[in-house]
Amino acid sequence: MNKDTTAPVCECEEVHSDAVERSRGLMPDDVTVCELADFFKIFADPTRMRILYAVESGPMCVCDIAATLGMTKSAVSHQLKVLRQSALVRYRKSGKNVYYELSDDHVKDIIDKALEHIKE
Amino acid sequence: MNKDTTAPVCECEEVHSDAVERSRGLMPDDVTVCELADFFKIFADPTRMRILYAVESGPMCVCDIAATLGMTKSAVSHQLKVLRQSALVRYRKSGKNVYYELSDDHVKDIIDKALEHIKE
DNA sequence: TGAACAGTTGAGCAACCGTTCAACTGTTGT
DNA sequence: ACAACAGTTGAACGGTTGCTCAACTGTTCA
Repeated sequence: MNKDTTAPVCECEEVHSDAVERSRGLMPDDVTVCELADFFKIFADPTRMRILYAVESGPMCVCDIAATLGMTKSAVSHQLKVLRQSALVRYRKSGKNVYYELSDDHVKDIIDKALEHIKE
Repeated sequence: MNKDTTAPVCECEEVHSDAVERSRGLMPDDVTVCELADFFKIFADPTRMRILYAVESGPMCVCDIAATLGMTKSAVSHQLKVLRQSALVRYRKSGKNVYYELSDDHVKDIIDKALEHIKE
């Protein structure tokens, strides 16, 4: 009856089985948990964080972002791909340039919330 | 005069030097950026996310957390160390057991904010 | 048409990270 | 004192990830 999972489980489960039951009930499904972790993963890199700050104040081309960060266009482009795929930035092509900007203010809200927590 | 950074910089900086200047002005210092990235890194793992959800509803011992997640105590303990070091959880020793819980509601706020963004 | 430049992409490499395993500490009960 | 168990820890491994490099696409301009 306690063999509900295939993973190894320590033997003291019976001690606080009520706590385990309650906790299991409130646990979001695996998909949601992984989506959450993946979402935070995007912010979990200094380069991507700097890019988000760079494009926060208005559209910027890859070249200018690279100049701002003091990094190669390639490195920036790789990270912009991540931000694009997660829809955190949107872009507009104009001649030879591609201008990136934040897709919505929701992103800034989350960063500000974290900043608030860090600065106590 | 443009040799402000030691890192390689692409040559089109002059094209939108005003955008670069403005962007550089709004960029937080390196320490803050890295602190932000490190903070998000804590949430960027499914196991740690599950642990945070597990201890959200009240104090739980390592054994029960492990049972809830279907993982070994060792794996859970390693991740609890990360959460402890970043002060996201606090703990209380009681005999053979160690009870963990969220250190404050701020953590839950940030996760909820992210959840809100994911669920559109 | 071809040079020059913005940007993207894939392979490769080095560093990082999460789990496993085994050994350990410390507490409880006999 | 000793067995049993909760929890921690360090080494080792396998997978992930961010940057570099080189090659590529596409646009502009002469």
